Amino acid sequence: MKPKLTLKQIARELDVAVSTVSKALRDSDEISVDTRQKIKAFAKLYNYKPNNIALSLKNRKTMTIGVIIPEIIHHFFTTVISGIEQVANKRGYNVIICLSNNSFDKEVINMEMLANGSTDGFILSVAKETQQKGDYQHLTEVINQGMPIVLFDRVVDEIECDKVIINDREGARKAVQHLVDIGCKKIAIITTVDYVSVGKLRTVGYRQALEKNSIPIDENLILKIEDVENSDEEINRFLFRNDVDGIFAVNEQFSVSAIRGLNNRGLKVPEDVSVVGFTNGELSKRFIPSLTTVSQHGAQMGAKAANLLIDKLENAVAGEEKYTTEIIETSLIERESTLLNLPLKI
Amino acid sequence: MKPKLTLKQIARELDVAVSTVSKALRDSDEISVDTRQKIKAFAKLYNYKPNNIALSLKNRKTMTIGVIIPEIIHHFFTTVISGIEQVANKRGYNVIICLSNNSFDKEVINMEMLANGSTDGFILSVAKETQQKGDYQHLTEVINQGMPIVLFDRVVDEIECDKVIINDREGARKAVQHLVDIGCKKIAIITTVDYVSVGKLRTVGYRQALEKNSIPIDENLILKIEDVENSDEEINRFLFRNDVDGIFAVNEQFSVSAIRGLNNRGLKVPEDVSVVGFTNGELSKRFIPSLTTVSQHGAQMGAKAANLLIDKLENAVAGEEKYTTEIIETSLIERESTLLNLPLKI
DNA sequence: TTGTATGCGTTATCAT
DNA sequence: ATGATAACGCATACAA
Repeated sequence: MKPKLTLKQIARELDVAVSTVSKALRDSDEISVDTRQKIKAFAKLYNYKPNNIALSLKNRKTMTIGVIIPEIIHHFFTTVISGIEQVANKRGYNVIICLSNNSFDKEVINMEMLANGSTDGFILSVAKETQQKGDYQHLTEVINQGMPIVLFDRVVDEIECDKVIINDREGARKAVQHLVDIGCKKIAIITTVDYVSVGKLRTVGYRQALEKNSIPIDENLILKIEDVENSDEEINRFLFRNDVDGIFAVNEQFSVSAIRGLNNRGLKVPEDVSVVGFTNGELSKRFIPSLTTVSQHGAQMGAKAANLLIDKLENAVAGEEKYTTEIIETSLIERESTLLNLPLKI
Repeated sequence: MKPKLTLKQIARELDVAVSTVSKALRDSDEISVDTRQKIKAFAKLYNYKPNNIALSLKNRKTMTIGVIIPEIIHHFFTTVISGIEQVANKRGYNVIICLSNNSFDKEVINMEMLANGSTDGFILSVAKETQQKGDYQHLTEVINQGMPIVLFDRVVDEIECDKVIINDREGARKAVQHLVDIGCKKIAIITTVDYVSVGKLRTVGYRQALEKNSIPIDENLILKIEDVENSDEEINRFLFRNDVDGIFAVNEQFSVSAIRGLNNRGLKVPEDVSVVGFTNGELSKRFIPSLTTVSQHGAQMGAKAANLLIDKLENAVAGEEKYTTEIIETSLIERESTLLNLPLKI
């Protein structure tokens, strides 16, 4: 067990000054070719690696970006992360991920921890609880300290910073339009409570699509799930008391619950009812029937967010005070759950 | 934009020495109650938070543990992470997560980055590619530097360190036994290639269960998936050329592909064929039919791993040289996919 | 009770 | 061409 080589040790070993070693390793031409070679050989041999902590302290830059997401279960977030990582790594940054588990407190704690020197900036999607609470002090504080933040997906309007959002409204509109196009007349939406920004927007898209097609909006067909834990039962009851021929669900879980609810009532998807979901994850791809769904292009979103953040980090001096909001368009992926009269297959 | 308060600034502002501030904030009784109060009030007012980087450098301890996992898509890993976080946070540690995406190179890079000062120790599940390659230098190197490592799930025998593993063999045995118990005679296994340690062990369990029940092993009924990308087709072909009444699949994806393959052949689950999977994730819970599956108790596994690691970190002086291998037992969760002659419901 | 000095590992500046 | 020194932010042993 050799306790990690430092410049000082190399210096002592080779009987030169620490600064000489430092320069030599960085290939400074202040140092003679001879000693440079000698030092580099030694360092290589004993596998010297500079201590990142010391570097961070010195440079007041960590070259890492912190990502805080509400939950990792949603496949969507994993795709965003890979988009972030791809860009970040290419541009020389590392990524560290923290989970808020949709808890306000955990979000605050994680941010404070990372903000105290561990990170140069943040990419984050705010926790459900935070949106509900409407308390964004931890965000403003970090911004005031000069750390750039990029919000994605679950953004908050009150905060001035770069943002990357899905065009949720339009995605929902497209989804519902598709249901209309294949002949659905009584289209329900299963959505979240309004304080979840994306749920609200998707509900707006639903209304717009119906209006555009002159289909009267029946408020009974709008189900807002409050308690996700018991969403199954709620959806089941909802489907027993309403007759529908099309369902738009704002996430994978709700889609699947809906299909099960319909089955319980003896209805089949897509023969009796068509279903469109949101988020193109494992569940949508593999379910039987596979789900027609709105794909959010998470990787693209992550890439965009990372680029925005790093741009800000590297132009900190030039000090652009302008913030942009990038909008990622969705695309509808048609699968079995809206396929009428066709044999089921992959 | 105020650029982050430091001890030095507080000292200047209050016209005292830096060390006085430092001591006051740590409530040292070397400092008079008066000044202590004054300094603490000031710090509180301007929201002083010590710089973690500086602390790490000083203490040569980061109080964070690095977690490296192959992929985040598997629900299993997310449960492990939450187990790790729970314990780590309780014991005062932070967690940072990196993904190897099953790539050897990325695993090495991530480890090197984190090992250079960012972390006190590692919890990791090795990448598929790493297991295939059999190159574990990056692990031994980190261990040699005195950083403790805890391996979980996909472990490697050649490395001496603490380990937490699922009892994969026994879990598989239980799964297959269940199939036998409900009357299956021709039981297939859909598994991974042998270099994936857990796949191999689950295959062993399959064989043991059959032997124990005096069911002859038909090698044709053992399907080892090499190329996960095209596993759907492979499984489909497999099911067309073999008649089975029970299937044990070593992960959620394979289970679901199998069910689809059976459907393609006009066979129903569970009426015609029973299916048991591994990993109690979203897919298993929500699929129709819901899947009987081997639950791996990921959170428990993560908690155990974190405790082992932190124990090592905090007893570093006492220097125990003993390594333990904890075995997490699985439990079988029975759901619709092995439920005969019963109406389907949640 | 308070302040000074030193060091954690690095690099940049300024000697020699 | 090489070396000494200061600084990043903090904690601590020691001096006053």
